[in-house]
Amino acid sequence: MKYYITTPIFYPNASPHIGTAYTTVAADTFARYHRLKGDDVYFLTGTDENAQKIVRTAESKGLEPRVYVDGIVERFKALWDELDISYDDFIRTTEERHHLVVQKIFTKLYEQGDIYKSEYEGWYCTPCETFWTENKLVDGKCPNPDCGREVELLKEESYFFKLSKYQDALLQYIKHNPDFIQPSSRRNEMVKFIEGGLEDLCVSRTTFQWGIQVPFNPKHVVYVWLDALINYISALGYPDGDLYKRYWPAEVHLMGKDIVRFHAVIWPIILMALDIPLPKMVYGHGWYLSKEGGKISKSRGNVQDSFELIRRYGSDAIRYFLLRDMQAGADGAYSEDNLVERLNSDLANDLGNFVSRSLAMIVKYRGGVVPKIGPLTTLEEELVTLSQDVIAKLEERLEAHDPAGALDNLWRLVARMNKYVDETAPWTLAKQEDQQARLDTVLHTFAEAIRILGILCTPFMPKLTPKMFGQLGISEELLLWEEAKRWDVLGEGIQVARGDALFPRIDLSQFIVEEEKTVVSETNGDKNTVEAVKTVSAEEVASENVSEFEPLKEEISIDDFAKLDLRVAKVLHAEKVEKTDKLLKLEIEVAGKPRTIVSGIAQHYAPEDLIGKHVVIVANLKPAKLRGIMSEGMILAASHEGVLEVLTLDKDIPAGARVK
RNA sequence: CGCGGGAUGGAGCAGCGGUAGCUCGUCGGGCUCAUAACCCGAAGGUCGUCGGUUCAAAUCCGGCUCCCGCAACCA
Repeated sequence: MKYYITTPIFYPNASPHIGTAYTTVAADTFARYHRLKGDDVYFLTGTDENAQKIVRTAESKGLEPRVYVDGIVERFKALWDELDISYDDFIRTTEERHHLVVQKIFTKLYEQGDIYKSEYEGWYCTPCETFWTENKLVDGKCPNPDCGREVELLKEESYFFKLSKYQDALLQYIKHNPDFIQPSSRRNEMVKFIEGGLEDLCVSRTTFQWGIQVPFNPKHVVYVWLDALINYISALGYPDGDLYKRYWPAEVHLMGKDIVRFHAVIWPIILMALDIPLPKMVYGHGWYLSKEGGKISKSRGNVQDSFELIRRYGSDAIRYFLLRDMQAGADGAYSEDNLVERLNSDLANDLGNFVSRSLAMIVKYRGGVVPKIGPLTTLEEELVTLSQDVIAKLEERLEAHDPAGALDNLWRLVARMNKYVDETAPWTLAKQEDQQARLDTVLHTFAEAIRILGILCTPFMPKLTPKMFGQLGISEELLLWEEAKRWDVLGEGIQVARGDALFPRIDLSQFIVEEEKTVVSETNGDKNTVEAVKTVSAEEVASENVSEFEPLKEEISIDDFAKLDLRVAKVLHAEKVEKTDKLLKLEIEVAGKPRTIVSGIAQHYAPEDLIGKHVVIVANLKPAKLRGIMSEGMILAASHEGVLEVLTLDKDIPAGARVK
């Protein structure tokens, strides 16, 4: 069986965080599982680099886009290495092999009439990255109610892809292939979306050059989704490549729920238009969200940087947590307390301690040599039965892309083994002359269990298995999925080599102390692999720390500043704007005249708190419509890390006074 | 009425028509091989609320309340 699995190509405009790591770790787990089963696996990941935002971000850092992107890509690859991601290929959409395929497909779609050129005078709103038709503009400005900014008239021609033409075919396909979009809740969402009607997709731009040229019209650059999605086949060498013939269609495209729409609508339509098979499944998992209300403070040891988390807990532990704690399809709440609890309980206490106590007894009672097995009792037979059930369910959960369910199941066996230790009480057997054969059987069973657990853990925690096999003293040649289904693999005479604890218990309170030390000795630089990786991107790290505050803007002259008319204003009345979360409508008085200002501070101030206050406003800002209300000015406020405070005056300066 | 998801013992979750379950935490006990780990037992839930369908409802249907995500939204 062949098995082709992909992650999305990630947007390299920031460092990978815990959420992007989840997708990739999950995909890796499925890939490893299938390899262990002997399937012909191909696992693709990569980066999506042809975006206008990349250029902007690079420019803001004073870098060539290419140089900037190369740096970020290195950081992604470094993280994937740290997390033992066993991808077979890493595609970058800036690579020639990708460009050529996209161009070929673009041309083909154009020639067959699925892509057409449309000319119009487009009004482009740069912040919204959206074109508007003239009749949609409000007062000549961006009709986006929360934007309302000036738009530029671009006499631009664009190519469009006829999504609408394939709408019904896609709906039919989804109905006849219920597994195509998973989980089913996402499918329902997509069906409703498609039924709402698809608009043709703009697939080219002339407003920037970074990207893939439209081959028959070099003014145009292929725009976002048509470019990005094709990576799944360009990486295989579509249309003639051996890999393409061998692996397409993909068994599964794995991704976060936010981009399911594109994979479940645009991508299948592209494939339909090309008359090539659709992927068998598009699976959208949930997201890790920071725990609501839970303060993330460094003194509590909360660290979000992925590299830092790996340094602290180890990549296997992080993988385990990610995979175990997010329920299939749903969102998970991330907190470091959850993480530590999970690691201590499952990995240290249950699994690690089982291995530790088992090997300790083999050492203590049999000089470290696994004894030969004797007659079995119902206890051992129960283990066999249970393990068969566990493995069957484990396979089922993995096939269903549910790592949390899979691990939940696997831990039934771990728990059962700890119970078995208690039931058999080898320490008692050891004292009884006539129980030595029984003790041999029990100790041998421990060894088999360690071997089996080692195999079953491999897809989830690849570093763990070699350690377990090493401590048990067996070769990794035995590392095959099918071997986990037998309890009679080990012979006698295997010399165990008890080592360090597989997962030491973690005392979260220690990190507070440790962190203070780290801060002090920062400049000395510890020697460890993660640290080395960080050096590669030291610049990135540095700039990120700084960017907690926005970068300073370019210098202006006093004349520029003089254009601003800042005034003291008195708040006469305030009320929430209906049906919005963030907007307050304020009636204020400036120099004896009332005016209305709409301000996005409703989440920080109750209306009554503001009444009577003297605040500072930009008095000569061009009025703009917000949610249908004309706002005549802007209230000054400072904000940082979610806290916002309006500038108020504490002495009695009258409304209308100039601020400078 | 923009779209979608959710409300289950102290916490986090599973169950999705037929004695309410898991992990953590709490309390009591056991064991001493082990990473102060492990094993057993107990307390703790009228499964958000109101109504309906059914012999039977966390589980299906409808109303309501509250949360969350997307969208919207910081002049």
